[in-house]
Amino acid sequence: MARQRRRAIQGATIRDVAVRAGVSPMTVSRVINSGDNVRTETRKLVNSAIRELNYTPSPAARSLAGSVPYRIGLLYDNPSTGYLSEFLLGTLDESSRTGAQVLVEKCVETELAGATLGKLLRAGVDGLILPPPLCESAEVLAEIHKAGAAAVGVAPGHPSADMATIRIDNEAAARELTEHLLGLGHRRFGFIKGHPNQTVSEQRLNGFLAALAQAGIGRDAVRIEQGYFTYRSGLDAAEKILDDSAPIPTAIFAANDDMAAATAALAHRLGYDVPEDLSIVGFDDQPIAVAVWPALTTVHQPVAAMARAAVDLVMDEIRRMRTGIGAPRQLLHPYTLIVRESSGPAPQAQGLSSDPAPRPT
Amino acid sequence: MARQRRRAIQGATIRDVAVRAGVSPMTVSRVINSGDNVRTETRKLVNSAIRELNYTPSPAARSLAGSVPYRIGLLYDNPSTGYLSEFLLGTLDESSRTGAQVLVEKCVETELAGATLGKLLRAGVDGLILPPPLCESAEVLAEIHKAGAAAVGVAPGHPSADMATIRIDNEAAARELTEHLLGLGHRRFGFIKGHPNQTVSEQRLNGFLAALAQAGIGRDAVRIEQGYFTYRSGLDAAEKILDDSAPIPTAIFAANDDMAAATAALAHRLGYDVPEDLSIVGFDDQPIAVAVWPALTTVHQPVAAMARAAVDLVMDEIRRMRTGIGAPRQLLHPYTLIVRESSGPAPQAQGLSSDPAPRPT
DNA sequence: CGGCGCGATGTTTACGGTAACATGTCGCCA
DNA sequence: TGGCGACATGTTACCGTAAACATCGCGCCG
Repeated sequence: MARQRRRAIQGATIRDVAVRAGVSPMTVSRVINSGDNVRTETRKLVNSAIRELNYTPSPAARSLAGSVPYRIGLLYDNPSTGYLSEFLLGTLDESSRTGAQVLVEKCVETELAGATLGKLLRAGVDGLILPPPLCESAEVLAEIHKAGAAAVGVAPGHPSADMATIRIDNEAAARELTEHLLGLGHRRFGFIKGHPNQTVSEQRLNGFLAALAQAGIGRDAVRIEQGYFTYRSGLDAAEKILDDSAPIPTAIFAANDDMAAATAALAHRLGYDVPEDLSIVGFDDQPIAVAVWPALTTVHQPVAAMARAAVDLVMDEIRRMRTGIGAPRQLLHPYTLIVRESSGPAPQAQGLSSDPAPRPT
Repeated sequence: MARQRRRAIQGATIRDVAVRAGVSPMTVSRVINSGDNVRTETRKLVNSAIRELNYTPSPAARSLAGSVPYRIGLLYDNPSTGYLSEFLLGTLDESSRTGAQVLVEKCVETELAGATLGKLLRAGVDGLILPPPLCESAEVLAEIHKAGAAAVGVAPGHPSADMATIRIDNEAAARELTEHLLGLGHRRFGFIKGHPNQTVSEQRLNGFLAALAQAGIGRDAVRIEQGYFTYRSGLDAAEKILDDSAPIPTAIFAANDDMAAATAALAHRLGYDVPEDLSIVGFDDQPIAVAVWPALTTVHQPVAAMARAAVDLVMDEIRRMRTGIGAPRQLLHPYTLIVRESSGPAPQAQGLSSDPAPRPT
């Protein structure tokens, strides 16, 4: 009776699907999970039954039955809220799909990471997800290693022998973005570097420089300033680049969108038109990229997808740590070049000696 | 064998606790869930066993066994990323604790809410969480009602007869914040309103005006401008208030932190010192409140806690819809006045006729 | 003093899925 | 031609918890 009511309310179970397809529940399970050892014909049958009944596996049951009730920790420092919210969206999505239990902890200072980490480990987490910049903290990694926990680093600079990682190819992306600017005729550049505590900062710069080198453009046509990924630091760096007495660049590459947005704001204040007088490009494609005007040309980093992958990967890692076979997996996600309004053709055809853009007081 | 390994790795089960306490698993379950019909002595025994074994109920098993495998939808429009990320943190936390399955969907335009909603309902969600401003969309609410789904509105203006709500007392908070300014000697004010599509905008204004009225300050000492909760709109509104030829206010109350931050930025650009020449207060205590300088005096809204409560509440609602008894619960969360550096004593002791603050070109 | 009722606890079963093992069905080679 | 192995599928048991029902002990009342 009670059972009847339950069934009526919630969706189909694997058994319903099995009956519909005329097979056993186990076969359905196989179709869903791996597809190994199932005839194509049978698989089709099952798949259509799944569609007809609008069946979704229950994550709870799944995690209960699968011998591993995964408990995973998400340790974050203080990334931009734009990054964090997208990351959490992905995490929430995947964890509720898979039934993983996620414990989230913020550690305010990298120094305190050890303590927070201990707390998570004591709470019984089997694996950890480390978004940037924590994935590059040697201290944190050592602690995790000592505790024998599984770990997944998101967006570190390099693959790692000790943990699974999920990255994009920052260098290639920066190169491609720079080539986009070169294609628009730009020859004098500004570059705002990211925080030195993250390897990606360096990689983005390297990609940028590599593209310039390939185009035969020397370092003297480039003004490089230090930034720290924050809006504020972008403003400071942009000020140095634009207040220069030397001819100002026709394009500025900021190592993330926050700094690019700051650069655009400053440019406007100084009376430059973007992209008429000055092209500006960012990196990451965070919400701010379309919140400002003109919308930023940037590189899209699939943060939500990477978060989803991180959840799956950490579960893999936990399994791997238990069986002790195999090596940590290293995933490379695709990036996308997003061309919006903040980049345009270079002003006055590639003349290096012409006057700088007008500078109203 | 396999079982042995599992046990060794993961935490204690309810059975372990039962054995330790010398009772049956069911008694343990009772202690944890309600505590009804259990002798105090037995309860103590069980509780200490729980502590000793560091036992935590498995959310997966719990949601599987409890006849209700809750599937809940989180439908969001485009709140600020600061709000969203904090909200998601709370949601993730609670959903993984309780084992609820959360499906997140973004609906880009309020017009499209119907379609997105339909998608969630077809996916079998039993209840919905609606952060602002969706909780006030009549269209969305009608759709939900029609589908017979449970719903929880977060931060709507008023309690509702049709759905559970979680709010803070915006009017009282605004009043308290205004009284803080009055206490500092301010007598000429600016106010930047929030988006008219949200009732809270109105309530914050009302609280502000109520405090002024109580202090005997007339409307002529107040300059009110329309804003829309965005940084950009705050900038525009602040410009109108500060560019006035009339004596500028000594304090500006912005209906949220984004707009307050914009006001502070503009004030600096115009050469005012904050809070020396001008006090600025915001609302919500979002990340931006401490990212700017000076850090904003504001009202802290416990977003993460409200999100956690929303998850619990929607599960209650689902249960309630099924049993058909009781009325939707209306929760009121506490707010906190946070005094930081952006508010200070009014310049030149409450003289109304004195010269406006210096205005460099 | 016997039965009734209630509070405290135990037992059984189900939740939805998957691992491990069992079975069945071929094709291939000695 | 018989047996063996690989692949396809079914069966059984169990994951950790809570609902439903069963049981037990005890006090109270007629």
